[in-house]
Amino acid sequence: MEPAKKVSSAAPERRRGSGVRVVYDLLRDEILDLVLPPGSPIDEVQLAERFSMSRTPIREALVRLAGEGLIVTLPNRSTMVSNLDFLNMAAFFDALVLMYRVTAQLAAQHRRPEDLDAIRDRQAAFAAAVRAQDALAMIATNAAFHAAIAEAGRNPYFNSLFSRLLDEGRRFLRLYYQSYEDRLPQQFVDEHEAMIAAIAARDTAEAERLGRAHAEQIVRQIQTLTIGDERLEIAL
Amino acid sequence: MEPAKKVSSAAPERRRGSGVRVVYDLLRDEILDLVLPPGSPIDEVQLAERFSMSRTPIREALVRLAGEGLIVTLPNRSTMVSNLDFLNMAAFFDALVLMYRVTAQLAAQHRRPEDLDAIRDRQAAFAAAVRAQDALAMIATNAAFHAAIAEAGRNPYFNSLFSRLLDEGRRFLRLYYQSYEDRLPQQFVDEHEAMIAAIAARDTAEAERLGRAHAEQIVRQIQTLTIGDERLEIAL
DNA sequence: TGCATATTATTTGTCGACAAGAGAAGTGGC
DNA sequence: GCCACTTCTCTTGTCGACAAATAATATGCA
Repeated sequence: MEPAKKVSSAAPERRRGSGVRVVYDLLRDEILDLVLPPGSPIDEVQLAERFSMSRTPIREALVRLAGEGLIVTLPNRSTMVSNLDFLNMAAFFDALVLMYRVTAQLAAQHRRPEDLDAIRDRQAAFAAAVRAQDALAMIATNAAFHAAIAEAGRNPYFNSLFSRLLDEGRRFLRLYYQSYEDRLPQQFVDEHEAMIAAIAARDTAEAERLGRAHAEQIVRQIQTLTIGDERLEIAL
Repeated sequence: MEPAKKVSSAAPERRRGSGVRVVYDLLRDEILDLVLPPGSPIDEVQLAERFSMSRTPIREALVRLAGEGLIVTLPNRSTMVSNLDFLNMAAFFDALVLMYRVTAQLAAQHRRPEDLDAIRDRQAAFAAAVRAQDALAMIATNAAFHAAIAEAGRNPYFNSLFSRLLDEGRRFLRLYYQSYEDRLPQQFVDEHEAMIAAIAARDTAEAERLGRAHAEQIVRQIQTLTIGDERLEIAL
């Protein structure tokens, strides 16, 4: 209950620069969780009335999302959620594996005690999601876990690329999450523990090796899923 | 001379969606060439009257520049050109060297004939700048040369990170460009030629090795320059 | 019926104006 | 003279409205 703050006309009820962030965060989550699947049209006026604000802050959020490649804008015509292209999958995997390796190694090199706490927190959240068999939570917490490792590496350049790759990965995994009820999640938990141990021990070589193995594990999983999907379609 | 197009009130004289790109490109160049040095204030209204347009397209360009980290905005207060931090220099070098290596290797792997043409064009421009002893042109054409190699590698994720790093590098080099009258530029030309040969021969290992050597060369150069600068200050 | 052209509809891009925040400057009390 | 408070100023954030561009639709003609 606010202490009688300015009972003026129509309660602003939101601080000045906050609108953009709200729209950005929510839209980003909806895109990454495929609530807004690739190709979904983004209508500015619709969003404006949904968030009860003008088109200006909406547009700013959209510009930022476009800068990260999450949406694409056809000039003068329309805006929509970008498709994840299966053509350049190899490039995506190359970048993902390399960033797993590099960030794990740098984390082992530069970690501080508080980094380990943050990493272990994320790992606990991931383990909880696995126990609960909550696939969406698994995907999100797994990405958060690896982002925390990257943070411990303290290289903002790698971090921003890695974040982008993990985002894209969230969309891929969300697309095929049905198979997440198999034995792999528990294996991921164990591999995560091994990575934490190597980072805690400052064993850079081992951390890099584990990062690579974990990444290639994930790549194989996604490839299996996509191939499985294609086989299903061919079987028709 | 336009063929009598719409002699209405105040000739628009610029196409609809073009304003943002003009502002973005020009501002970006001015930042990278240190015409706008780090810390320079960015005033929206001033830019608006400079480009004869409203603040809206200006703001959109600024949002995109902020997304790339070239400017920073203090909420509700001011916007200015971001400082290049000498604290995280090690992280910058790590990322730069790795991207040199990766893009050179990928270029050797995926290059097509037209890529080689583009790379050789950029190399010719760089060599011309060296002959002319035009330091600013050297810096820009060198970055363009390596961007072309990255393009040939066909990995958009690496390319975007590498572009960002090369931009940042342009600012660093521009800061210390006085020493560019020594023997290094010609050595760079030769090293570039060797890289082109390896990429043309599809020798991935050699391309990666040369990319690494070239990158470490540049890192050493920048480190020498910065140390030299610091030593000068200490000598006082 | 089929095609070229004109019209409409819808969405984006741009504009000018206003209001909110945050610092700077000014003011009063001790 | 110094500190707390108020006022002012300046920049940014937000708004509603209008204009341009494009796709969809309608119209006319063969």
